[in-house]
Amino acid sequence: MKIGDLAKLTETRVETIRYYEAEGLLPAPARSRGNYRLYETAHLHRLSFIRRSRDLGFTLDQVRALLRLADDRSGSCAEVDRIAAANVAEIDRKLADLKALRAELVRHLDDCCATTIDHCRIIEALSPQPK
Amino acid sequence: MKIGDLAKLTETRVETIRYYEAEGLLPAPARSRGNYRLYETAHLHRLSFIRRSRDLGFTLDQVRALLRLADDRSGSCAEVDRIAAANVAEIDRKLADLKALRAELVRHLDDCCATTIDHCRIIEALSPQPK
DNA sequence: ATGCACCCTGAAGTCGCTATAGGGTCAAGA
DNA sequence: TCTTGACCCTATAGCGACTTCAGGGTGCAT
Repeated sequence: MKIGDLAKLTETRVETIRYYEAEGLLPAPARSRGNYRLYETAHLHRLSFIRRSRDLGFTLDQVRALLRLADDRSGSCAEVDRIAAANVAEIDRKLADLKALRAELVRHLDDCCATTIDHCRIIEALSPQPK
Repeated sequence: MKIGDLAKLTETRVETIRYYEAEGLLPAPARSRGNYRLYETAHLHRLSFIRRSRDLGFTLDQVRALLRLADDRSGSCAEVDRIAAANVAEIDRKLADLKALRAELVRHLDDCCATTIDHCRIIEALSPQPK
C-alpha cells in the first residue's frame, strides 16, 4: 500500500503521515524500487490509533505514551487512565475558560447599540480607563 | 517607566512586550541613555487594551483591527461588533467540540476497570480492530 | 571593585502540522 | 515512443503567539 492509499483510508494528509514517521510515531516502512513507501496492515492500525487519539484531544507526546503502553498487553492500564483523566481535566479547564469568555463577550455585544466607536461598549470594555 | 515595571503592571512577560513592539502592536518607546525602553502612560493603556483583548480570545490580527478601529472615535462600531461576533461563533464551535470530546473520554474512562492493558477500554476504543 | 537585578539584541525553539520548491516514478493514452 | 498526469520523494520554511537561549551591557548598592 502506498502512502496515498494509507492517507485515504485514515483520512490523514500525506504530509502528516511523513511527519509522524519523522517524529517516530509511525515506523519507517519498506521502500519500493522507485523509493516509494510501502505500508503493511500494521501501519494502518497504528496510524488509525494515532488519529483516533489525536481526535480525542491527546497531544503527540501523550499518543507516544499511549502507543508504548498499548504495546505491553499485560501491563497495567492505570497509566492509561491517568493520561485520559489528565486530558479530561485539561478539557474542563478549557471549557470553563471558554464559557467565561463567551459570557463576557456576549454581555458586551448585547450592551452595544452599534453606533459610533466613541460609545461602543466593546471598545469601552477593552479600554483600561473607563470613560 | 522601564519594561519590567510595565510588565508587572500589565502582568505581561518582558519578552512578550518586546514581541508586541516588533509586531507593530505597541509603538517603540523612547530610550534612556543606557538604551533602556522608557514607557509612558499611553503605552500602559495600549498594552492593557491588547492584553484584555487577548484574554477575551481575540487573535493578534483582530487586536490590530480593534486598535485601529478604537483610534477613530467617531467611526462606526459595526465592524467591532462583527469581530466580536465572529469571536463568539468561534468560541461556540470550540465549546461544542470540547463537550463532545469530553463525553467520549469520560465514557471510556467510566467503562475502564483499570486492570491490564489487554482489557483496557480506553486502549480498545483507540484501537482500530475491536478485540 | 564586586555583586546583583535588571536591561539589550538576535536567533532559535515550541506544537502539530501545512505549504512550497524542485525534483523523480509509473501507468495509460496518442 | 513520447507525453501527460497522478502520484511519490526530500528538504526547508511557514503558521500563531509567544518562550527560551546565548551573549552581552547598565545601574545601583555594598
